[in-house]
Amino acid sequence: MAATDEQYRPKAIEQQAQRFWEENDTFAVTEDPDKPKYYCLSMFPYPSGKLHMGHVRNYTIGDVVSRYQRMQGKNVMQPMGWDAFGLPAENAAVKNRTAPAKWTWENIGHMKSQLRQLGFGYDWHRELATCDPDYYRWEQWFFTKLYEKGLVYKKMATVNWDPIDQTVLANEQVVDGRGWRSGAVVERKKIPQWFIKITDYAEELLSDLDQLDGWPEQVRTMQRNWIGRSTGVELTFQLKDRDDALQVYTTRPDTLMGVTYMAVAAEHPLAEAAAERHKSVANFVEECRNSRFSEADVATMEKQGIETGYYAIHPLTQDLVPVYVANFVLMEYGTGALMAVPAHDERDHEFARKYRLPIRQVIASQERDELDVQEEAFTEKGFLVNSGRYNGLTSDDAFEAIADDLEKAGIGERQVNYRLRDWGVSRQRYWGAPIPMMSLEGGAEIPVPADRLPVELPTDVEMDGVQSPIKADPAWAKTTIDGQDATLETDTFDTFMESSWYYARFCCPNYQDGMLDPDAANYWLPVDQYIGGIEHAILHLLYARFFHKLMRDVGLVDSDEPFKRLLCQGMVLAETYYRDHDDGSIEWISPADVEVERDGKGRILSATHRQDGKPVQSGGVSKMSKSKNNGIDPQSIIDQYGADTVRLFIMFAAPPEQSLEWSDSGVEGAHRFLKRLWRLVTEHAAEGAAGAVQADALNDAQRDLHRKTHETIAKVSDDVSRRLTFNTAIAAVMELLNDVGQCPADNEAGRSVVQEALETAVLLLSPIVPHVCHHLWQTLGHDTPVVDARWPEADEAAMVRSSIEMVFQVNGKVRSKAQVPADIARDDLEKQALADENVVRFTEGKTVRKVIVVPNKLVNIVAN
RNA sequence: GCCGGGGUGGUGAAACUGGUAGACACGCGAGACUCAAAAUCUCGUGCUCUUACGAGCGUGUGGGUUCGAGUCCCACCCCCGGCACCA
Repeated sequence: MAATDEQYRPKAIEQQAQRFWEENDTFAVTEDPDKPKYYCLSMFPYPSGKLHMGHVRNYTIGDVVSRYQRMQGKNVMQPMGWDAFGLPAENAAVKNRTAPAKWTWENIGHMKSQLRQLGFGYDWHRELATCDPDYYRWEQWFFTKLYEKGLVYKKMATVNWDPIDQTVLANEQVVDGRGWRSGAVVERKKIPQWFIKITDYAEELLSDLDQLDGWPEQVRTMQRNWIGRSTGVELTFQLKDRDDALQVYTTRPDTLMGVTYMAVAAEHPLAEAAAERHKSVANFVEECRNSRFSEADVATMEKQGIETGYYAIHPLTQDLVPVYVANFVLMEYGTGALMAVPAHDERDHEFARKYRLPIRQVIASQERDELDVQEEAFTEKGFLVNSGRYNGLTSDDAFEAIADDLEKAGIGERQVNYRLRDWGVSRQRYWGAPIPMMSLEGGAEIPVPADRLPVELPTDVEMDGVQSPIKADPAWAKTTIDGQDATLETDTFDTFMESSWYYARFCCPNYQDGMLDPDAANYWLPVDQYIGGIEHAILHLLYARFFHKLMRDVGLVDSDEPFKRLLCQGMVLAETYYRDHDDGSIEWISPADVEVERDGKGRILSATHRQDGKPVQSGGVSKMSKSKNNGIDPQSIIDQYGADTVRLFIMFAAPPEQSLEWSDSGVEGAHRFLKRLWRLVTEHAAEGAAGAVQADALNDAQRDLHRKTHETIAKVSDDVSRRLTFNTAIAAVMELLNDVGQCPADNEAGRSVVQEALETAVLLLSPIVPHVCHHLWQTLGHDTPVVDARWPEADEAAMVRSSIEMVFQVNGKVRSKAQVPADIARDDLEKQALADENVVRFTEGKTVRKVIVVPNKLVNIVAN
């Protein structure tokens, strides 16, 4: 038996399968109106150098979905490309004395070969890189279109400024308030920047979330909260002894009578006016200028403020309330000023306590009588007290009454507000798409005309680590238009710009006559299944939805939303190990270098370094990262076990949305399963072909396997298509193969059900482990490749059971189990349950109060 | 701080619509094969008590709803993601 000697050799069969797909151009697709289309997209990677496990997980999920849909007879497009602009290229360029473009293209080459080794079924004819002028020229064109439509404007906005390096820093380059390279205390600086009016689409971005029923509810909730629609009132507080007034927005006009002070941002004109009069205010404003300003920083820092010396006049009572400058009020939000109601707002309360400002209760609770707002803010709605003629009204009625009165008096009006702010797209960096604007000598700014696009980024540059090469070289920006001298914009786009429309460009990546070929785009779009990390749940997905609507309104696409179904996969984690050194530093040790010793129950006893045999500390499980040195290189696993083992392990270890913990022994288990599959198939095939299953010729054991096969098809089909729980799909096939091992194949009928089970297993596993299944499908006697096979269908007749197991409970506790006929009458079932020996033990001497029957599952007898 | 998610055996997990908690795997233990080891195969494996039949306990903590709660409700603890210039 020569065939059974053949071992499972992943390297050879994986290369064979990959060569087959490549030679046959298996995954190339074009628009085909006769077939249902399926567009499956995984978030494209930043080409950082090599693939990490997060990529492998993301792309395996996408590949499994794609191959499954192909087996459903769909015209499947699965493209891949490169999110090639970004900060790491600049950092690497400085470190390695190379140009960002060269570094990026080399990384792309290497990562592409790794993707091929993993056997992903991409249509490589559609590959694109966002740093390619053929790509970003259309983004530049689109920006000028938006400019013409009035959706682009320029305004002053705050950046992190490094006063030593004289450069703008990204948030991640600011460490503990200092520049990461210079160590200088970072300042806030205002510079002119370009913005796109995403707020014009806030309402649609919010309401269309309701149609996205293929998205996880949590992502839709996060986007709703991010957009943050609120209804409230904008009102005016006159200032005492000044001509100007304070504009504030509040969502709780019902608390208006509880205002005891006002607060303005440090950049507010009133704060600046106060700074001119009082040295102490000037000092405070200066302090605020250097404090951090991310939302998280502002929310967690200590609330501080100082009196301006000005007073606002309460619009209803005419009382005077002091105006403070406060570090938690931001000029970027709303009007840069707020009315403070410490009794009914936690932040206002904290501030009032600190500066001993009065706290006046104006809302009482319907449910709780004892409320001490001096101790704690009461932020819920209720009914009004201490509010003159509004007393007794509910919060909702008072909202309307007070809003009406303010509107009548002409000092306020109802307003819908959004938390969402316009999208600042200017970056003061080199490695990005140049913003296609130019300024004329008089200062006027105009878009670069379409026939002069792209504004190309020079790639043959040297990086000094401080200034962008196109800013350092004044000649680059120098140009003329209509005989006038002009200067090109030297800022580049936020890289979220490129990733906001790549999914559409994949439909027509080589189209030269425009940003999109509407025929191709409308055939493929929207994306049927989009897969990527949960960390993109808000920003990337919101910007891409926004871009889609912009492209729709320019006439490039017909649909309203880009992604029909969304799957957010969890992170990949691994054990961490470290050693403390005498100088207080921590050395992180790669799990690959650690030997773990376990006790009889598998608990970790000790961990030692493979090289020196000395102990290391366990640091728990955390996200694979450079900083903790716990990344597992996919390449080394592919080299050792093959791509199919990596794919299988990663799909089996956890459901896709959950975090996944790397485990060497789990990988070995996955490999063992593939060897077992290999052995079962090759041993069976060595005996020659088996006939088709004759359902009426089967004995009990054979009928059980036949039924199991079809139950497995039903289970796996549901898991892969609806639930996207590949781990349970794999477990179901494992169960089937365990049963194959138990079923004797010593006659024709036995061999036929085994053949059916093995063919089914290979078909069901082929999207997950395509290489080994490509080979085994041939072994089972098929001439056409498994990639072109149809997904099997469950036969209802094969799944019928004559008897089922019922659970008998007494007072909710399982006391017995019994096989009963599948069509048993309820009366007979109750009788059998009540007569059961062990049930009687627990019901003896008690009165049966109730019998609950859950069909096909259990009988619960309530007795006392 | 705010928004979102999670917590189940020694480990990764399963339990999909309120109905048998722990499928499937890893690890561990026993056995078979072997001169031996590896590989492979078979059996066992939540904890405690019990010769056994079986019983008690058990899904982060505390409470509640229900005939029945991992699943629903309330409060709390811990971990993770996002917070607008990392992508």
